[in-house]
Amino acid sequence: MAANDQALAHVDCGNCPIRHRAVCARCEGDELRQLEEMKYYRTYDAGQTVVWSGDKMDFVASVVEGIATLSQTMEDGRTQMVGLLLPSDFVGRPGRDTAAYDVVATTRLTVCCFRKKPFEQMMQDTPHIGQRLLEMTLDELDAAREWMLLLGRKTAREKIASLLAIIARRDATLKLSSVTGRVVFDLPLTREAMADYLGLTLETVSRQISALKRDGVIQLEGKRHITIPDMQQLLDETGDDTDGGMLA
Amino acid sequence: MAANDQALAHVDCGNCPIRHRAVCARCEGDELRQLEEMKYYRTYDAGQTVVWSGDKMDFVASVVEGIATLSQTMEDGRTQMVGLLLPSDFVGRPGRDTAAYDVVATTRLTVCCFRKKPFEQMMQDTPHIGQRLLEMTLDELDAAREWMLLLGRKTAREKIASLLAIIARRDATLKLSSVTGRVVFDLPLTREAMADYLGLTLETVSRQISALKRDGVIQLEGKRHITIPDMQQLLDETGDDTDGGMLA
DNA sequence: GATCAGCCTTGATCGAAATCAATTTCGGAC
DNA sequence: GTCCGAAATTGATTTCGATCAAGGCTGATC
Repeated sequence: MAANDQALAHVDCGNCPIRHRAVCARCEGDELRQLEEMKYYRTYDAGQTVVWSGDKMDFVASVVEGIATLSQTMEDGRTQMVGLLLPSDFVGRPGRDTAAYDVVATTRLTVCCFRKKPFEQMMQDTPHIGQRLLEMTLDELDAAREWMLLLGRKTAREKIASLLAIIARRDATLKLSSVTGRVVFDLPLTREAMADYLGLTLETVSRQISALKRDGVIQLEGKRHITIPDMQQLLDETGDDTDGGMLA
Repeated sequence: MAANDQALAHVDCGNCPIRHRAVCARCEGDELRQLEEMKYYRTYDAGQTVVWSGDKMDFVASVVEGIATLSQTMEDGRTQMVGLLLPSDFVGRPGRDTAAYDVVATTRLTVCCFRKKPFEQMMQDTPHIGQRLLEMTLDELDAAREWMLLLGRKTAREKIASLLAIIARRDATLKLSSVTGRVVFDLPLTREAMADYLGLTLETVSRQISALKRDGVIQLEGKRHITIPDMQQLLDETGDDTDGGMLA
């Protein structure tokens, strides 16, 4: 847990940007006050490791701002990302005291930590935390299964298109814009991180992005700024059922 | 839900073989009686589909006996297994009314179904169901992430070795035997199902099994009966950290 | 005990992505 | 503006697993 853990000024839960989506979403009044008492903020710079797999972890947390990755590494260095943590996502597992994965900040990252013991106690005593966490975990499981289909059966081109579609969709949700027609966003991941997400090498990622650009499916400014002229055209490249078949 | 749903004679929860591991594990007395009232059994033959992705599903269920698979299929027929359901595993998602995946019985299968509405009501009113379901879902998420590493980064040989190790481990748990030294079991999956699990073709599965046999890592009698003379040797082939690094 | 069908194995060939190897581009620091 | 280094691109080649294509078991059915 070596970390650049400069505690932030106390932020009131009432003004919290993830108040309505995070694990605390259903808590009100007294429950919220209880949470305030066990919480503290931490900030990490882009590239910093939040925890290493196997480390003792005496807190659980919500991502408040920024992006982090969950990943697993084999002895010989092969790495697979197994989770992409966005604002409101939950880190850690109640009832387990060592981290099961490496957690790395991809951008500057702010997390709202809860001391583990009181958090677990509260899960026993009040229903709202556990209920919300169950919902979130079921959603993550669905996402993981979608991801398994991608890893096991999609081509490199379909994988890239799928990842771009996922990021575009998330970005649109944050900006409350629609996900049809023209969509513009910045990639929050390096080519290497994309490769670790998709089970590819970074060279293949680069080649496929170039190919999608050549074919007019996407436009690139610099290495990170992406314009999708026609979202439907991108979706057609993902290999997914394009009409409603997707999970909500 | 076209199914061969011959209701079984009522089975008392007290004698249920999965009583202590399923979603009902923490329920006692009154809660158990409530569950008894909303439950009914169903049986499926090997090969039968329990539900199709997209079907309306008015129940959730626990696997009592037998094995089922969860899988996703793309329009062009590529399929990826995303879950392997063993006795005590849970099927369906409270709060969702259509199935997200195809569920197929691999062996003869008995499930204990709960009508969805009363089950959801009970999750609201009592904590034990939700708490247990959260635990189980977190375990499934961990398994899914392990599986993602396998799909994204392991070689065909490592994939096969990993699957055999998983099945051997599960089998040993059921038989309460140890998972060291000599291990013997029957494969519950066809080569094709193994391929869908591992993101391979059935030919590759067959070839890698032959190779492991040739190399003395496994012995085969018929197509399904497997002997692992030395479990450690098999584990060395999985690519995983062999010492303690694994999840519990 | 012959026949058949489903499952599995094995061989030959192909092709997509990995690997190895230079460059090139971009973004930030000065 | 210029310089530097990390990140990205692109090219050449290799490799692993997919695909195409025969056959071979095995156990159920008549």
